[in-house]
Amino acid sequence: MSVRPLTTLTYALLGLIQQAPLSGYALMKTFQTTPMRQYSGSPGAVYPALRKLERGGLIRGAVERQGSLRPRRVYHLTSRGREALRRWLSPPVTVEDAALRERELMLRFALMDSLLPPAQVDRFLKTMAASIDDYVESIAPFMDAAGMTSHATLALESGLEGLRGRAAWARRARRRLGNRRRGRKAR
Amino acid sequence: MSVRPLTTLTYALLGLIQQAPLSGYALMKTFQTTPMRQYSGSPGAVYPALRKLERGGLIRGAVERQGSLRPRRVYHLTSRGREALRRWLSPPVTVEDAALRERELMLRFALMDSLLPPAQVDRFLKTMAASIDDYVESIAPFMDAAGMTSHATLALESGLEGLRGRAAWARRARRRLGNRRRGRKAR
DNA sequence: AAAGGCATGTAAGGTGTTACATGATTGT
DNA sequence: ACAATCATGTAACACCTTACATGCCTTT
Repeated sequence: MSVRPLTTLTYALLGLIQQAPLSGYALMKTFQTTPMRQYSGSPGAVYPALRKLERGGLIRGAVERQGSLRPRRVYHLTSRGREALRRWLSPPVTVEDAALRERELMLRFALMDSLLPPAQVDRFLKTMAASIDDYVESIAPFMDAAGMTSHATLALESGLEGLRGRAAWARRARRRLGNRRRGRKAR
Repeated sequence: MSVRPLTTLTYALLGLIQQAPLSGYALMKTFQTTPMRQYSGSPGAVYPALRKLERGGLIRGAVERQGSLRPRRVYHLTSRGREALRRWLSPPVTVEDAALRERELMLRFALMDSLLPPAQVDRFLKTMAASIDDYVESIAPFMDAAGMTSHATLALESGLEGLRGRAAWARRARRRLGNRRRGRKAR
């Protein structure tokens, strides 16, 4: 019953296909030519992932013949795919997410805007900021721990700054998006 | 001849063992209880990696019998291991490193202080700052690109802030460490 | 003529995750 | 009596990377 969650790459594919139907090659190119490349774009990863998604009924490919060029399969999201994506996007952010899956978090945020209602986006950002705060609190004590070299301390400082920066970003994003939202008291 | 580079986990193990001889279990615990956990610490990863390192002659394990508890293998670095670590730590930072391997970079910095001379540490930080700048320049134009949703723009903004923060950190670290260094003009 | 882009795909190889197995000791 | 900690390890499984294969078209 409980299907194990798909990989980040898989959700990235799902998210891009949701925004507009795309071929495997176009998806690869998107990864290779934009900041999305963090989520990888080698043919050996993309094509098998797409076939797996199609087998699972989350996307469907239509062969498009164009001139004499090799025909391409253009994929579009099925309703089951849309639901799977929504299920991945919906849960509040945990401390584990904040500590170990920053990229996945940013991918989720980037993909959720047309799929989740504003209230859930707001919850995402709120729990993200709170989880980062919690995580920072849990690792900040290491700054004064014994046995840390000066380099280790500096590295940890960089990590903490990154985390605090992201928490601040989440709060700022919340305010900005909040201003666009109706049905909620302005601050 | 050209051995493919080891994984990040492998170098994390090498670096910890270099600081003090440790058993596989102690290494796992270090990963599980400190901010190092990003580099993973499951038994299924750590023990096989240690055996591989020993087969390759980079570490050597000595069995320590203690009371009736299961004896443990305490590993120490060999000279070949120290050289492998140094070779990994030495190269200047590339734009690829800055774009895709931030964690590996911070690990390198955290581990290099007793293994590289100050001039090489300085070069690491200098090239790190420069590479991040280059990468930022290459992706900043996407902020104004067409077809970006407001969420994608915000996500990219967060990424850019993180990068700029790390570049600033590298420059700050350079100055701080520079003050400790002799034989160089003070600024 | 060669190189590179479009377009899909497979094969080999290594790495990681989760879960389990073992067995003694220490804490509740 | 049960759980947790010390301590090492294996098995199953999935995943990714790199490299290659194929074939047509366009550009240099």
